[in-house]
Amino acid sequence: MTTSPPSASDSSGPAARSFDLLHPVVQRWIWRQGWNELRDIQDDAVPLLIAPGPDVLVMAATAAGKTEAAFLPILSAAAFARDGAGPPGGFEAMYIGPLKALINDQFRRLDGLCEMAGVPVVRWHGDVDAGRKQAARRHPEGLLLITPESLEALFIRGGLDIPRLFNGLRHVVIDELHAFIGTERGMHLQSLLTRLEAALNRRVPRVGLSATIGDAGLAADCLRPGDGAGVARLTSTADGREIRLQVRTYRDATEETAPDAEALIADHLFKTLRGRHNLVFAGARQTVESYADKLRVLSERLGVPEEFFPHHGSLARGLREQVEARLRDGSLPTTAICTTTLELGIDIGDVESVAQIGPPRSIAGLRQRLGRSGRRAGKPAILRIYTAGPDAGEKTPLVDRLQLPTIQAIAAVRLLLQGWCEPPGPAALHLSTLTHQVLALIAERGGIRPQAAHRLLCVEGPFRKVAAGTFAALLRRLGHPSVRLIEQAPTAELMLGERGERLVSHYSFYAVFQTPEEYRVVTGRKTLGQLPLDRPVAPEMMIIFAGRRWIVAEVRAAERVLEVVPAPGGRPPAFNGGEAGPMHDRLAREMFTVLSGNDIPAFLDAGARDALLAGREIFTRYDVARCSMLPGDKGMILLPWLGSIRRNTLLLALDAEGIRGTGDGVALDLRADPGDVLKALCRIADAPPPDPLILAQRIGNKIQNKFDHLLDDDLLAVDAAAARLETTALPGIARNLVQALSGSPGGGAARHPD
DNA sequence: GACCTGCTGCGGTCTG
Repeated sequence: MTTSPPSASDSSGPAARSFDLLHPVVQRWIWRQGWNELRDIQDDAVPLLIAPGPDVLVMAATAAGKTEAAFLPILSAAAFARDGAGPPGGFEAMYIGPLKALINDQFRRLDGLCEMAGVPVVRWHGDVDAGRKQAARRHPEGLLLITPESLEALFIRGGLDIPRLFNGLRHVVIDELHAFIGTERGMHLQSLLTRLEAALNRRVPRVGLSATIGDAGLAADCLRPGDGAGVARLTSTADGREIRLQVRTYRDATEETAPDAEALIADHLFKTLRGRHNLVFAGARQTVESYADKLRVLSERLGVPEEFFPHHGSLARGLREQVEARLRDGSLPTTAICTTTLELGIDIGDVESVAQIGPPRSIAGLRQRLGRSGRRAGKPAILRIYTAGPDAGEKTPLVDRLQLPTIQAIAAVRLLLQGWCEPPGPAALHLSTLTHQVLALIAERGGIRPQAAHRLLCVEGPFRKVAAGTFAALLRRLGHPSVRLIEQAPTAELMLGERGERLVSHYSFYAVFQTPEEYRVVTGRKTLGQLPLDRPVAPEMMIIFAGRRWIVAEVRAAERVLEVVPAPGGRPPAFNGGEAGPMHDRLAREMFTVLSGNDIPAFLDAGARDALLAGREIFTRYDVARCSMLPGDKGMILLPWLGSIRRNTLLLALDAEGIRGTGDGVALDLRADPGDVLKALCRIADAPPPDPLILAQRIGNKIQNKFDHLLDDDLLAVDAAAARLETTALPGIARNLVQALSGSPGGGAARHPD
């Protein structure tokens, strides 16, 4: 902010002053757009970004002008530099985006402005041809738009060239920052930024562009690990949209001939969404295909043009782009049925409403999805959540009669309305990504001493939860004769071994995530997309893919090709999709609150209201609030109302006590006599919290991330214990359950058993 | 415990 007070004659508000700070060519560009004034976040961002200053977090809904908030001042500064002594050597600003498609969108958006400002703009990702990249490397200048993986490639292929390329860098802009929070890729990005600043030997101001999330502190910490408090936060106040929400529950019919819940939901989607632009989030690819098929059949039956199309990561790029283009173009009514592919900010224009199939597990994801609709001024954001409710008859298992899918949807909406959002797993070490960064750092520098690597990655960089001893064990492992990726020179410097060189020099190394092997699905000469190799397929089988039915004609295993021909009709295979992934404790607790309350939310349809009342009836009749259990088929259902991490920790602790069972959502299905469960819980309650490293031995599938296979059992156990277990609360949780199960006096009031 | 994201340098073939 300016230090001199405005003069007495200056009657203009702050908006005019921000505008005045911009370079005249940028001002001219703004006039040409026909803008009367800057948006609030743009206005706030200009004085902070017109010269290198603090880190800045810009939080606003999609289409609120975040990109311009960052680039109007940043490109003004670049234009001013050209008025003076000329641009400094190297790129002046770097934009990092998570998707190639997003980089292409932003390139189109910024191209005109950059051209007017006389600032070159360079796209750099895997689809950009090598010639352009080489030219940019020879004469680095202006604005660089790049992916994290391509930036890693720059470091590994020419680490010593980094200071020359980024000598004049004034800002780093990170788009869709919220998508990086708490993920392997987010750790990678943070590590790259640390390495960049280390190579330049100075701090470079960071600008984070993020969707509105409940806790801005999370995004700030992600932008500048260790100093989130020092990040200037700009939040758009112009986001007062009307929100219309509904939870709708459909019941599977009891008679064989009647339609099932999925058919009823498809009917409602067809009737409600037809003729407009909508997104339907269906959770799993197979569910997407199943609904796309049902809606296509409904269109054909009525003899109307198709307007419902599938969109997911296994579909060929061309098919996906056709759907995106239809949505963006806007002239033909279009509904995309998708997984998470259309959650991020690829430009798809205005969407009238959003539907969610099945109860959401992630509130952050739900908020992101809701933000896709109602972006035009004066239009509400519309979200419908569809759940299937089992029959409430006496033959249905008790736990199903609690109507947990509907309860979960209601709880999720309540948390959404409260503005809550999941924080990242606080304890995870991310050893796979740390392994990647150790190898990448050695490649970048040619060699580095262990202490320097530790300081850069685990003290200054993002791997701060990794103890010095664990880091040393990781290095020993990478140098072990059976692994031999790194070796140590007599000067103590770490170097890449021959195998390490080979691993790092292959292009598949740059990303910190891996993709499973897949079949290519082909019909005639057209590629429809990919299917995972582990999916059982055989000739004559029927599959649904790209919204249509096919018969597998040939499986060419050696070529990884699946040849299919159109199927005339018949009954498609049944899918059981639904949203998976971790559930936070808070959502599980909110489900308890919903069941033990009396109020009927206004956002329920008749089916959801019936399901809520039916669930509460069982909840009350069996006194679940007090005793935390229901009788099960083969033993008992334990309801501790915990999120995935604590629930799984309890399950493993019970397993260690000889009680076998499985977890299903918030419920533990235990194959044991209630008396034995009580005894086991007593032992857990009376003992100190178990050693997470010992409990982690019971986790079967510890290899999950790209470089986990390089680690030994001990390191895998340390990693799994940190990320997937939480043992400190275990005795207390067990104690409450013991009290509940043994029917303690005075425990009749409904309260969460925490 | 589902889904999504990313990629270099070089040699071969085709087109104008």
